[in-house]
Amino acid sequence: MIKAAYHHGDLRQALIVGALAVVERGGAEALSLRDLSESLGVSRAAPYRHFVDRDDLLACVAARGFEDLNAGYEAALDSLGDGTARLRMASRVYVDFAQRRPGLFKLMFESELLARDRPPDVLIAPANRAYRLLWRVVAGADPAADEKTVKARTLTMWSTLYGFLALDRARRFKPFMTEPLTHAEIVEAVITAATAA
Amino acid sequence: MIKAAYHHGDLRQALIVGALAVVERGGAEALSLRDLSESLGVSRAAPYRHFVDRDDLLACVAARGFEDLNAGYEAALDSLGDGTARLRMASRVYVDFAQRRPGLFKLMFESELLARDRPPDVLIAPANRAYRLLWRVVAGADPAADEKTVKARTLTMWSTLYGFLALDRARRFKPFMTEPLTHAEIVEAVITAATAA
DNA sequence: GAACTAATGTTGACGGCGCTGACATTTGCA
DNA sequence: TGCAAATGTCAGCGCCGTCAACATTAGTTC
Repeated sequence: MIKAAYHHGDLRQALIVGALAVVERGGAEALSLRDLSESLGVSRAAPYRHFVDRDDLLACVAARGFEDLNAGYEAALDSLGDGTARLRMASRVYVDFAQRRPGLFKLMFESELLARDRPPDVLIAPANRAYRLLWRVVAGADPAADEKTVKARTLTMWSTLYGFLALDRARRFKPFMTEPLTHAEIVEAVITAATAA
Repeated sequence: MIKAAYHHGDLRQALIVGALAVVERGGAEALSLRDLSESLGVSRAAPYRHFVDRDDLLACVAARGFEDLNAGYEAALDSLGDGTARLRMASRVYVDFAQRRPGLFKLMFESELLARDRPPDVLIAPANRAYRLLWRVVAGADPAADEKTVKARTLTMWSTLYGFLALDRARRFKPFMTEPLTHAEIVEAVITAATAA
């Protein structure tokens, strides 16, 4: 005798997974708690038993995103080749992540969540870990560089990659995407420019 | 005998100016048509006599932003010094604009308005003009460069500057802003990296 | 196994939002 | 003067996040 369970089972995880799927494509604005609840067969107030508010759920989604990105960085750090090759590989990890999961990328790097005086607890550790991994990749490409140089290089490299990805996603390069420059060529040129010492 | 005028006088302009003031600081999300209408002493439905919807008003605001930015680019192009100096000056114009009017900058370069198949009419001309002016500044810094090179340089320079500004505004550089690197030093380093051939 | 408590889900409601259709007032032209 | 177009108001729709009050279930303890 099958009947609809009053309790969901693991609503908290289901909410994160569902929200992740929505956010990955459409970004944070695409997430409606009411729609999500309905799609999980649960009432609209149910999420508030597991998250204090919408931002709390979004923070958990962003944390997942950072964890995935960090796994990619770690793979790049463990890869064969010299430091420069690992730097290029880490760049590709970042670019691929942004292009495969644009909405999640936007949530992680454009939202106000991490800009607050006191960022959400769940987000602090994975976000800081991402910073440190990136730092380590850059430092590994030139072991002789001092701290100041590594900082500056990390900053400009990250800025170049991120700026390209964000502007590209917002289709601001439309006027530049004509011949004789293909999109793939542009991606390569940007990675090269970003990873140049 | 003074009485409240039924007609506002120039509601369209007042709406653009008011929206601009809100957006400059808080970005597009901060704009509430209802609040704006009330602050202008007009009913909630009045804006719809002048704009088809909220995005239409935002497009007009963004167009103003591009016009102001373009005026800055033109000043840089007309300035004394060689092409490289003008390139640095244009970079500073961009950086200053982003830092003085962060919400407007965000609307212009992060919103979906220009990513549509058919962007709003009011936005097309000023946005394209901004691209062309930037292009001209980059080309002027190295008259010998061919089209492909100028394109690639424009792209990477813009990416680096924009990426830095966006990440900085979202406070993603907090871990890097400690000693021995001050914020002003970082801005200079980024402009130098961006304008390097 | 009964009883109690904490965890989890539901319902109804509130205020805010963008937007619309029906109606009111004013302006400007014929 | 009269009439149409421009411009404003009002009531209301459906969407949203959120909350208080209540219902149901799970887990623990005697």
